[in-house]
Amino acid sequence: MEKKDSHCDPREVLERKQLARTAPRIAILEKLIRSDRAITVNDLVSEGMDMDRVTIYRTLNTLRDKGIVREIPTSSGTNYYEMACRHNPLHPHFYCTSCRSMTCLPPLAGGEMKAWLTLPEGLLARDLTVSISGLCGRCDGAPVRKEKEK
Amino acid sequence: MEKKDSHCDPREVLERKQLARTAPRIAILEKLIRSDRAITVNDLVSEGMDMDRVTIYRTLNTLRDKGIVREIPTSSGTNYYEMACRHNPLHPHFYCTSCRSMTCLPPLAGGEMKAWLTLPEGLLARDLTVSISGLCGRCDGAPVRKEKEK
DNA sequence: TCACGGATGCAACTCGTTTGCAACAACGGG
DNA sequence: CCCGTTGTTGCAAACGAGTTGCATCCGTGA
Repeated sequence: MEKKDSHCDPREVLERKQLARTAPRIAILEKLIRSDRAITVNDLVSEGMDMDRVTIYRTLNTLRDKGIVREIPTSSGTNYYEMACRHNPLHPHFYCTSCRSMTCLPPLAGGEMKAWLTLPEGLLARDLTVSISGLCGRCDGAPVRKEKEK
Repeated sequence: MEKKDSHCDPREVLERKQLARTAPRIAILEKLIRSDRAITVNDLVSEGMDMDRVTIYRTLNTLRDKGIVREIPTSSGTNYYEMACRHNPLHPHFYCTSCRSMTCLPPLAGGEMKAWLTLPEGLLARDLTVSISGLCGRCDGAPVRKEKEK
């Protein structure tokens, strides 16, 4: 399982996306690739990542912008991150609003919504949210950074 | 369209859920019922809601806990809210990461995922997130409020 | 090996949301 | 209809995730 697959090698991932192979990026990617679940910035910090929090935030944003990682928002305001490669296909996530834990659910079989609502034993669903993010017509191409919304 | 439907009357909604019919709650519900899109706390404030922000936050949390409104998280940390009644069936949302606007997409036809990815003209999807929130096995029943996650 | 441009670290900050507490008001019993 | 209980509101302060400015550092390509 520790195969030298190009999609599992931080350096190759970075090179393919034309990103500098720096120590922080490699370390974060290694952690993300090894993890079997989506993780937060705090997870990275508390597991001995010896770097500034800001670096983690910036790195994750870069990886997200390049399509290397998926960003999963939660109602608590904490974002979770996971690898976005073919080894980790799109799947629903279950977020416990009480203990604030994030669980990956099995990938979609055929994309039927019903299957998504068939939850593993013990999980009690309160809400299903499908959110698609990207750029709307007005913003296509030119990102507007800090514009106050009316 | 301004029908005296029980699902569209703030007072009846509150009574059915055994919540006190206070002015702030009625005002917020009225706004949510009238709105054709999901809105934020800032939307409520900037549209002349004459009450403390804290009251809005607490009210929305209460309505969410009672299943009256749906809470839609975004990666920017801002939550959006919309009515969760049969007049407003479950539907995907499109969030522009640039201008931070939220758009409601047509309800699911048959629940097929493919249909969700057929976006209206102009929208450029970067990521699809399916998140189911609720209570996990450990938390079933007893909400743990402020426990630090490891 | 060198210079350049992008990446990092630090400090300070923004912003959405929560919490503690005192004042207040909705609601059911008398 | 009034009154006490209980839940709700307002205010101030705090919290926590994430961002920004700037000086320094270091990968990268020549």
